[in-house]
Amino acid sequence: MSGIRAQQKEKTRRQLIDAALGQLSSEKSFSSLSLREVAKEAGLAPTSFYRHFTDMDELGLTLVDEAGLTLRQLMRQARQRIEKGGSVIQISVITFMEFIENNGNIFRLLLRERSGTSPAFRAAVNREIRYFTMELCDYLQQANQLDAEVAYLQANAAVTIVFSAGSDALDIDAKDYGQLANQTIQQLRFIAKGATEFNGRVDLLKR
Amino acid sequence: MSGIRAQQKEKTRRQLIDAALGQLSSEKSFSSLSLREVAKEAGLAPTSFYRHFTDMDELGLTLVDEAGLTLRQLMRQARQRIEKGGSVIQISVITFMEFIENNGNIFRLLLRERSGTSPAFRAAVNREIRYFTMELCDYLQQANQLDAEVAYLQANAAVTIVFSAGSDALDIDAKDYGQLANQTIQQLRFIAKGATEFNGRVDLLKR
DNA sequence: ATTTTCAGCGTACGCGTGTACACTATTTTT
DNA sequence: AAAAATAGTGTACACGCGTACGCTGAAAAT
Repeated sequence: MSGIRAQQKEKTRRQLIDAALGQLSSEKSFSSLSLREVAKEAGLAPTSFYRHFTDMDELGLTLVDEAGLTLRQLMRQARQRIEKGGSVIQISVITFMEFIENNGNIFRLLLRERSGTSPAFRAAVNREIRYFTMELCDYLQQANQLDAEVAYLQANAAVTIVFSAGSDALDIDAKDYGQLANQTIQQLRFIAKGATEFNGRVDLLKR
Repeated sequence: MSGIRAQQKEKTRRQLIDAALGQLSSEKSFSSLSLREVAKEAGLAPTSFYRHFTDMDELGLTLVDEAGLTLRQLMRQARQRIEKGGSVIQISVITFMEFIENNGNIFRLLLRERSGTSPAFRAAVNREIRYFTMELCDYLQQANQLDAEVAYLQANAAVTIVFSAGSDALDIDAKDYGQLANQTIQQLRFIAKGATEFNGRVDLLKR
């Protein structure tokens, strides 16, 4: 039961995942990636792919999971920074922009598959974003004493704004990051202000 | 110079455009559309396609232009409604949601190509969205006496939120439209509130 | 009336694709 | 020690793709 076989299999599986991730770029999306390309990049015969995934879709969903994981690590990182003092909004945006710089292709994967043609992919990406939103929602509710509903609306709007800024960041060059970040920070302040003002006046929200 | 020939050509060109638009759906994106499929749907031999477009890309950019046009018509429609009285935010959101209901596939095209693999497509979509944002910006600046910068930030954030809601709308069923619209309206109020509060205190915006 | 232009067609080619199938070599189970 | 399981290979197939090329018939220009 040494598992020398299972071990090797796991290793090859990783090679496939890494090969797929490695081929993603601004010009190449996951959906335009072929089974053969991935297998070749991983140093495998095309048919060997099937020993690990039934489908390119199955591989893709695995990638989305990885991306979600990376995103959650990012949040932990942001929280650590915040605990050491500093503006929540500012630190969050800066951390997110760093994420884009270092993981552009992973972020592109999420953006693209969110509006892609596979319902399973869309659901997977939306699930990851929902986790992301929910954690922010809890934080806001606790830190700012907000009503559950107001906190959710703020968290949801903030995540939308930040993701959109991330999307913009992918297409501009590094010298403009600062300006984009500042604009985003200010927009998040608008939202935070609005949320605070409307808090306790939830009666204004029609059902 | 009756142009009976040019006339027929224009007609065929439209058939190609309509064929492409007609094939778009939640499961089929423009980038997964082949020249042959489009030509076939338009009742043409594959090679005849080249008499009208050099490329599928060229057709695609034409579609994006059409989509932008539709979007601008939408705005005109919204303005008309507003002039007849009613909350700006509410009417805008409702108009946009109606647009999604009636033009889901066109909106999908914009969403998808905005994060797609072709720089030309991304630029074209972003240009359309910029027009959209700028018109809203002008309106806000005039109607609410806002600083140019605050107005821009508000317009930009608002468009982002509305587009994101539109994206969500594509994947839910009609019975939940109302709730989504209400959430979006409330989020836009947050932003409007924040913009008003920060107006005249632009010094807070670091450069 | 003659010539030129050109939208649309049909044939044909090479290419990359997903995957079925039979085979091998090694690990794991019996 | 023998048998079973299985990760990986190589060959082979049918398919849809973009597009090069030559042709045709009708419209437009001469």
